[in-house]
Formats: sequence, structure tokens, C-alpha cells
Amino acid sequence: MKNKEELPAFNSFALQKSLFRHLSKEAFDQLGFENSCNVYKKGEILYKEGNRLTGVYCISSGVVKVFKTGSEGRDQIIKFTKAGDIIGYRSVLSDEPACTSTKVLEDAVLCFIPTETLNHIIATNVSFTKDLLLIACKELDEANSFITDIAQKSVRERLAEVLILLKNEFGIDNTNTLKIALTREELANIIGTATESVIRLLSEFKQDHLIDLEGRKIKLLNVQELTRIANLF
Amino acid sequence: MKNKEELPAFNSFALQKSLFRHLSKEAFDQLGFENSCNVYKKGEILYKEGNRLTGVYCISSGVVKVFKTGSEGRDQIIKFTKAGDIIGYRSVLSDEPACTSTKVLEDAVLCFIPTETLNHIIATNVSFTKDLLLIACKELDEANSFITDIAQKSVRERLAEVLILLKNEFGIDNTNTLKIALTREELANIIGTATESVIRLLSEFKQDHLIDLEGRKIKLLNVQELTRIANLF
DNA sequence: CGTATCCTTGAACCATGTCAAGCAATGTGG
DNA sequence: CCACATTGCTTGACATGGTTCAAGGATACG
Repeated sequence: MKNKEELPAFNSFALQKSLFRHLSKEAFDQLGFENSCNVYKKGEILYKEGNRLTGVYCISSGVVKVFKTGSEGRDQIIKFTKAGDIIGYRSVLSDEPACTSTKVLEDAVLCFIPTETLNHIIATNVSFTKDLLLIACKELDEANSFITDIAQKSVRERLAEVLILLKNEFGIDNTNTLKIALTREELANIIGTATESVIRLLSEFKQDHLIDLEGRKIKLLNVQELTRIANLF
Repeated sequence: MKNKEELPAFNSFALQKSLFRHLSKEAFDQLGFENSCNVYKKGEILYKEGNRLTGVYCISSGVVKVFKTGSEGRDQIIKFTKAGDIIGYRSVLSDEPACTSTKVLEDAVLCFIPTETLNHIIATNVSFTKDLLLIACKELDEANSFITDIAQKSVRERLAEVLILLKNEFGIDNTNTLKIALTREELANIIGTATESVIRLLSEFKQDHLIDLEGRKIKLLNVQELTRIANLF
């Protein structure tokens, strides 16, 4: 079992340079992040679809997956969030139950901002609010692109695309291996297909020397060709 | 050919009670809507994906469809907008080229707000900005639900769902006929399928006495059963 | 070290896409 | 106002990508 020292430490840097860059030092300190940040372990659920939230979470480190559960009980992954991202703001601002669930994928440090505090910042800091608006716009853009892709591209294209997107978002190490490791089922739940289809297509990609597989580690051997398959430009 | 009198007239009411409800009378008047509103005819394209916008459009009346064009050239309809809605704000705020195209579906009156004016309002009116944020959040929520639906539901389920959604958004007349009339292809471009599939499924729905068809007019005979088929609750 | 989760492969099925062809409706220009 | 062109609608036949089910092996984890 891991002890505390091995867990990700609170790092205010990621937060200070993100959404909160427009806050004065005083305002930032008033958020009390030093006290309201907690360690969350892999597998923990922060909240579920339908829950009422009492505030938002800011990610200092780690990875959190955001997903919806469809009518047949299958999960649809909406996005992954990492250091600097904020989650739960839609529900809090709209004063509605959460429309997604969130689960920790990699041990994380999350800082909590109560609804009241967030509303106060919004009411008094236009730059902050506009930044939040920009974040929402960016997510909206991504969501719309994703709708188009899911509606029009084949599973093969979408799988190649997701590999590229994961590379762009989480990076690769010096052996070209994706830094984020997902289960086959999670990959399937991003692109909206069956786990078996992902397995078969990954095998194909491997045979075609586009990727290499070692458990959940995926090494990208030919990014250019994957990009072409994905119909990305 | 239609003469001017038959075209929709400018109606500031829809706008005053929407996004602009937080503006003082003076601020609202300064938008100069009486002069910046124009009539747009069915089929007109307001802007295309990739265009730089010089401002946003507010819809006083009519219907505008917002869509993206996929890699194979097929359109994916993202949403329909009507009186009180605002379009183009994502691109303007993010200072990026448009990520969608927009086309007039039903003759419309649109009021233009230049980028500078919009930015001025945002910088000086927190309530307005927060409202815009709420609009973005709502669209984001809808987009995420749509992603889940497209990824997990069958074409049959999605078609039933779209019929219900169109009913909720545009209403039905006293014969239960949807007020909005779309081509088969447009229906297909919402749910992400082939035109032929829509035609076949609509015929099936008709045979099952769930709907009645007369050209583009769709009469809903059994909303409850359609809702059940759509897996909506 | 045993249990749970995850991964893999094969086989069969079917929902949906594609292609082709004809008809209907709508709009336009002479 | 007619004739032609364009666009939209429909149906059939066929191909196939993808899902589902089943069963066994591998791996991870407490």
C-alpha cells in the first residue's frame, strides 16, 4: 500500500496559472486551497449523475474521468480532466443536479470551492467569469466536433483519432508510449463501441505496425499514418 | 415571390426577455437593434465553418440551423436556434474562426451585435456575462447528452427521440403536427444516419400508427410510445 | 494465492450503409 | 404559364461493419 509520501502533493502552481490567474494574491489566498485540498485515490467517485453538488473541484494533479451513463447502463466517457481543470461548474452554476459522474483515474489532489465562494468570485471578477465562459466555449467546441465524429466516422477512424487525441492531451514518454493507460473498455466507452471491437482493431493496428501493445501501455509507432486513418487534419 | 409585408417583422420582445433582460433600457437601446436587424430568407447562409466573424447574431424570429461538415462532406446538424437565441458567440469570444456553419431554415429576422459592442457589455455587465455562461452550460449539457445518445442508441431510438425533442422545442399545432418541417436528409443529419434509413424508419413508425406523414409534415399520434422507444424519461 | 477483473478469439447474426433506379414535388427561366 | 431542371422521396437488393454471445486465458490485486 502506498503511503502518503508517494501520493501526489498539492501544487498550487497548476491552479494559479489556470483559471485563477486573474485573481489577486489576496483573493487566491482566500480560497484556502491549502486547507480545502484533498488526496483522492484511483477508483474513487467524486459524484454521480443526479447528485446535488455543494461546490466545484479544481484539479491540482492526477486524472479524473467524466462520464454519463446511458439508458442500458453503459458508460460514455465525455472527457478526461487533469491539472488546472475545473469540474462540476455546470451543475453548480445552473443550480441543477450533476449531469455527469466523475471517477478518479490516477491518484489526484483536488481542491474544493464551495458554491458560495464561486458565486462570489463570479459576481465580483469579470475576468474570471469571462475565462470560465471561454472554458465552457472550448468544451462546447470539442463536444460538437465529437458529435460529428461519432455520427460520421467508422469505429476504426475513431479509435485512431482517440489515440492521437490522448497523445496530444497527455503526451508520450521517450519511447513514444502514451502516458495515460486506459482499459480496453474505457477506450470503447470513449468512442462508443464494444470492448471486443477495440481489442480487434488494436490488434490490427499492431499488425500494421502502427502501434505496439504491452498490457494497457500503447506505443505509437506511426503517428502520421494514424492521423491519416483518423481523417484528422 | 413574397413581398416584404409577408416576411417576419422585427420583434424586440423576444430579445428583451432573453439574454438581454439584464440590460438597462438605455443599454438595450444602444444596441441599435432597430437599425442592425435584417431579414434573411430561407436558404441563406450566415457564415461558414472557418469564417472569421465580426459579431454575433441574435434571433428575433425564424429558425436557423447550425451544423458542421464532416470529413466526407456530410453535414452534422448541431442544433436549431430560434427567437431569443444567440449564435456565433463561441467564435467571437474565443477569437477563433467559426467552428460551425449556419443556414436559415425559416425566414428570419436577425439582429447583429459587433464584437466590440459585445465585449463592452461583457466587461461591464456581470449579470449578462453570467447569463451567457449559463447558456453555454446548457448547450454543453445538451451536447453531452447527445454524444451519449449517438454513441449508444440505435438509429430507431434516436429517430424517435428527435421527434420528441422537436416537439418539445418547436411545438405541435392543434392536429399534433410538428411545427417545424425538415427534409428527410436533415433528419438524417441530426441523428447521424443515412437518408434512406430515416425514410424506412418513418414508414415503420407510420405503419405502427405512431406517426402520420404528409410530405414534410409529421403528425405525432402516440407520443407516449415514441418516448418509450426513444428510451427517454 | 485465490478471486475478480480484464483481455482475447471465434462464430453467428443483424442493423445499417451503399448503390441503383424511378417517381414526385418543387422551383426557375423563357 | 409551361417545360425543364433540380431537389427530394421511396423502394429493392446487396454488402458489411459492428454487436453479441460464449468460452478460455491472462493479469492484477488484496
